[in-house]
Amino acid sequence: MLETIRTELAAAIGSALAAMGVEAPQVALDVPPRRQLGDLAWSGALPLAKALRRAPRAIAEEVARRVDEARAGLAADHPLALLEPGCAVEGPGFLNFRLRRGAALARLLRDSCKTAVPGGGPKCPPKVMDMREPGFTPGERGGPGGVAQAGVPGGGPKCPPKVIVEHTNINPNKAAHIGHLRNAVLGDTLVRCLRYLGHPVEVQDYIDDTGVQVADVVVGFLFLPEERLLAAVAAAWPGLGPAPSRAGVLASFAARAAAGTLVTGTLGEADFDDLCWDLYPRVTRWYEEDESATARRAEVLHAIEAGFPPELSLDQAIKDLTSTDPEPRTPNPGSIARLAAAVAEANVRCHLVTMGRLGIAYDVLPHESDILHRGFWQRAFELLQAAGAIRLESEGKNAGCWVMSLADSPEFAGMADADKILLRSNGTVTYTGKDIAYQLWKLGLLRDAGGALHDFGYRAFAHFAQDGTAGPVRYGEGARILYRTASDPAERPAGAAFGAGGRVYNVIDVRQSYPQKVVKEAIRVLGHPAAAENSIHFAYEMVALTPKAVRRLEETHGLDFGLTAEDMARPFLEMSGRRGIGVAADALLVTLIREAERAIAERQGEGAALAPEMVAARARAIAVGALRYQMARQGRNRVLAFDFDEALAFEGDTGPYLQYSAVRAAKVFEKLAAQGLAGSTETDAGAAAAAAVPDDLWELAFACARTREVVGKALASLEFSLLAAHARDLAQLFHKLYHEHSVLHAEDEGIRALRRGVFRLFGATIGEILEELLGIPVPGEM
RNA sequence: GCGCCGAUAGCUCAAUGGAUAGAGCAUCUGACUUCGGAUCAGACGGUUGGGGGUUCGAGUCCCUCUCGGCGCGCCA
Repeated sequence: MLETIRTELAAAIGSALAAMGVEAPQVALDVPPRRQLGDLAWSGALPLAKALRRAPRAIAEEVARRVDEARAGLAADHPLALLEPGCAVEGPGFLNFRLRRGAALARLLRDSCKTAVPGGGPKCPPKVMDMREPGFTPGERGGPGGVAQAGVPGGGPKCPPKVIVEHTNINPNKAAHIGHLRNAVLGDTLVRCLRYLGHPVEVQDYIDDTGVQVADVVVGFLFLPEERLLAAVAAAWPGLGPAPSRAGVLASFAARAAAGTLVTGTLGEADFDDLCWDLYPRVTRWYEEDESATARRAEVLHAIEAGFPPELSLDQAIKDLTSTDPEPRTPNPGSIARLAAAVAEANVRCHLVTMGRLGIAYDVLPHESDILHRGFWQRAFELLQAAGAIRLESEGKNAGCWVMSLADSPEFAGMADADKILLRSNGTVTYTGKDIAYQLWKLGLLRDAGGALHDFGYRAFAHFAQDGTAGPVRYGEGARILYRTASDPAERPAGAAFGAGGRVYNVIDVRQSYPQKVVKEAIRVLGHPAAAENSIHFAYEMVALTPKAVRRLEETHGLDFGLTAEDMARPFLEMSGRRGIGVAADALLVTLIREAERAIAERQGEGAALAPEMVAARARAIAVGALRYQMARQGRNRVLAFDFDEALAFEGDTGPYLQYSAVRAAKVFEKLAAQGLAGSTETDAGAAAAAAVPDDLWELAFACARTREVVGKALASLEFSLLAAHARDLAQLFHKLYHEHSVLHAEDEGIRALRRGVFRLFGATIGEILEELLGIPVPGEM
């Protein structure tokens, strides 16, 4: 509603300015800082003063007069009829407008009740896009094979092109930590905001299953001195028998995989990814101590890159790897690759469960191994060669490598060495090379010589279900399917169509800005400048640990990270999976849930004890709320120095504060209903239409109306701190009103209906912001 | 060395070039036998790192300096 009024008002001011001789006027409407000044403001008279050679106030006054005249002839149901007649020129030349509060509140109530379907549901037809959101550049879509979503036959309502969001992207070699949590929460919030504004969104989680990181863990299973392997495995896999051995560990791996218990998904118990979390730093330590160890690393890496025959079962592979008949021998590379695939898959499943607990789901898991085996790089290499974007170095330090020259691009000006190696002298592809191929596919630009899309095959990876929009995602049940890529393009289940987005967001740590720029540049030099612009690196700063948090980790886990006094004097310390320094995501969630349970118990008093599953459900919602809000509220380009006390806070500017406001609002309506005073949207809207709405109630109602505007701004700037602050503002205004004005004990029916109407609007709005946009579940009680 | 980011209240952080720079925490003082105190009211707290500049208007843009962080691999 507010957006329509802004658009219309801007148009009216624009034509007034045109009549006053301003060429192509650009009109932007603000919201004044204090509500007493008005609801919408135009500050454009100030910069026009010089050009028009008139005092800004005089300009504002003439605009006001002309806009008034234009509005006089409008129909009663025109959006501008929701503005008070006349407007005020204030300060140095601000033009302030006010809404007709009662009528506007009535409209807001009717609108919110129309759109607010609890649990979301498909938003179709798409909502109108926000005006300030950066527009899509059409790019080179519409060619043969086009973009799946592009065609609405017969020019019906135009459907915006598909947006691809890639996030999470955890190396599948150990448990997720809080840095990955920041990535996933930001990415998921982005997805939610895009969907809220009506964009079709595809969520991808890229799986780097062929890199050294996975190789390192496989080295741990196969070659790390046995007693070290057993020490790492002991906590997660007790009961390996009286004489545990490497063969026993691998046999257990095979048995668990066969039984489907390799990944248990039980929160609070060590899962497979936790085992790897422990194993990985032991391997890196071994590398430092023993030179022969790194040869094992190279051996495993090569085996992984070479892949394995599809008919090789994990069981067979492990039998081969543990065979001592007739004597221990060099393992078959295919068997190593098969084991590596199983290790990566188990870790991926653990990560999915972890993110699922936060209500984060995905559509497809592109695998790096499939990028290699499906020949994505080969095709991208041909395209780069044809475009003259790369060259083979014959001398110098890069001799024998295929490099992309960046010297001609202003983006890379001033660099000592502006060349980026894509293909190494040993013939293997760098990560950036693979990323270029992947990015081309995401943009629908990876095409075979005939023009057909060069695509993956796909197969179902998991089934899942989610309650509402913010509930936990549960795998192994439900009707929704998560796909993974496959290297055989003939594998193509119905409904599995991915890639070829009109815009692509890559949610990646700011430290990868340089390679991301290279990828973008590659898209550009391949002749797709518009697509390059639609390939967006969503950069965010890293999560680090305060020295205090590091100390606490050492104490609670009985570890010694060997940090120097100098390290501990720094403002924050980087996490390091290789050294085992970090806070695992699940461990944090467990701690949060425990703290939430304690807080619930504290507030319970002496009354009847709650059923444990009730407490668990509430505690989970509170833990997720606290965690997600903490990640969302901070600006993205500021280092998040993790501190336990801060993370475990449930009062003040926190997720639970917001949840509490929603719970409170719902409680009011429960109490009203019990006394037959609940009313309805329609009765409240009717009462509001004729009423004089006092300042405090209006402040909250108006803030609710700004939600769509805030989502647009958050999306345009990729700053979800704006959305978090908006939610907090609403909750704050509500809590204040709650204290000052009782609905149940209102002085008379008119006042009650008015307050109830504003509370109703708040309840619908905050519920939508929390669950649909921020992914924060609202518990029934707290 | 070059590049990117940050520096705002004691602490952690907000603030599309716009009107009186806001929250929370911490400290202190209060809150109805009332819809739940994970709340609310109040107090205290600021030369927005320093210096120049642009502008009707600068925390925000430009230049410069200081401090801190991160990038600049045939790692991923």
